[in-house]
Amino acid sequence: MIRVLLAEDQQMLRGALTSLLAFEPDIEVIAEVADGQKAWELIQQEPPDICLVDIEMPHLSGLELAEKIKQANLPCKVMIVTTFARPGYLQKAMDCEVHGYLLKDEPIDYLIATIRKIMQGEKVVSKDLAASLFMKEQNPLNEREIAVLQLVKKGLTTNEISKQLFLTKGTIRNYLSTSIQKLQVESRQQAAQVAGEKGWL
Amino acid sequence: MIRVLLAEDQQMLRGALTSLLAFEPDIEVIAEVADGQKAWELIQQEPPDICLVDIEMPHLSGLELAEKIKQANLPCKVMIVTTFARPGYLQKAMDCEVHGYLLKDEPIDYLIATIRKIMQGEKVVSKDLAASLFMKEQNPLNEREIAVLQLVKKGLTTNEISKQLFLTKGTIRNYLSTSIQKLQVESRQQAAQVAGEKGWL
DNA sequence: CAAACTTTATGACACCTGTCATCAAGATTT
DNA sequence: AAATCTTGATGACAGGTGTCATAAAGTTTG
Repeated sequence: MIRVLLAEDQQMLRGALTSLLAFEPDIEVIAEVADGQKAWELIQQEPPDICLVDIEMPHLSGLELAEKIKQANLPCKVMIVTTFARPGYLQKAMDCEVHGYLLKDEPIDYLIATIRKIMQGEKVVSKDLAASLFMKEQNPLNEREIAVLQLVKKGLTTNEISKQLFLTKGTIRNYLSTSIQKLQVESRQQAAQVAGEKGWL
Repeated sequence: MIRVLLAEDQQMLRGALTSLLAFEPDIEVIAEVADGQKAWELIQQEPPDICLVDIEMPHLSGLELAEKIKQANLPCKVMIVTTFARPGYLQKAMDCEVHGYLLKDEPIDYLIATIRKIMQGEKVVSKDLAASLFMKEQNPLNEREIAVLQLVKKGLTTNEISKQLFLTKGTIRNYLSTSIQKLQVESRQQAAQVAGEKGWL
């Protein structure tokens, strides 16, 4: 019997999955929760065989949860189930050594099949995404540019950034200028956004 | 027998709902589609009793679809099923005279119960949202400000906007200035965003 | 060692942005 | 008719933004 914990914040999908998984003779949903924090508490008490986790959840994201599970070295597989095909997410998931990464755009049968495959030791990634693991563009930004863009993403102004990094206003603007050109966008906001989506921050 | 058409772009949820609705003896899913355009074509050919439609879908949004159905005066109820509690969406849905507006954060049983209620002529809105229909703030923007913000949302610059509206650069900036103050935000982008979310554009 | 590169800083330039005070023409109210 | 309101325009100001050329200091490479 495969014991599953389901962490997904959207009640309708969560309920539906639970109902449908219940029909599988070899699968048992031992818990379903709506946020990462709750999931983490349950997993520590009594680890399931596999956790299906959404990424965007309140309190603790699916990726953070995966990270914790990895660090605590719990005997529990992790499978990400998300809407988002962002390379950044996929990258982070790989860093956390998750066992599967599935898009919500796959049919349920595939989800179920994937659960079984993972329990047999395989690693599974949604087809469309598999390619992007190889084709991953490498980060054109240098350390300083990354640091600056991280602060831009938080909404800081040129001045605030310059204070935080102990650099001059002008220097910050130079880094932003080069970042903008490297990423082929038109403003610092856009730069921060695309760099974020690609997992470069 | 209640004949249902399901328009939802996320395959996993769509499949799950179809499977679960199939268990209800008085409900039949006659078609399931992944985008609004496809839904519209099918509905014209042979209208179902009720359409469950997501809002954010490719090609034709759920709200646009509702609009078309209303204008064509088809004998077909419309029920919005969405993640988003944005007052703007709800407002537009009401303008399209949809018969139900449900959040994906409701359980499936409620969804099913709602389908039956709607078929009996009731109108249903998710509990959390019902209040916001009464408490709706009124739009503080005037016509011109709205026109300008709509163009900002599309990403146009001050200059482009001024040409489109046959006004001066300066005038545009004045309208933006007042909009920004009325909405208590700090930039044209933010102004366009919050106005959009509230359904004022 | 000298040449070449990297990192950081500076100042100048053109342009955009939000605010404000003011103005003028037209419409509405008193 | 006079006072007031509305709509749009204008110019000025402070500040932000992106670009560029240039420079000093330190590091790496040939």
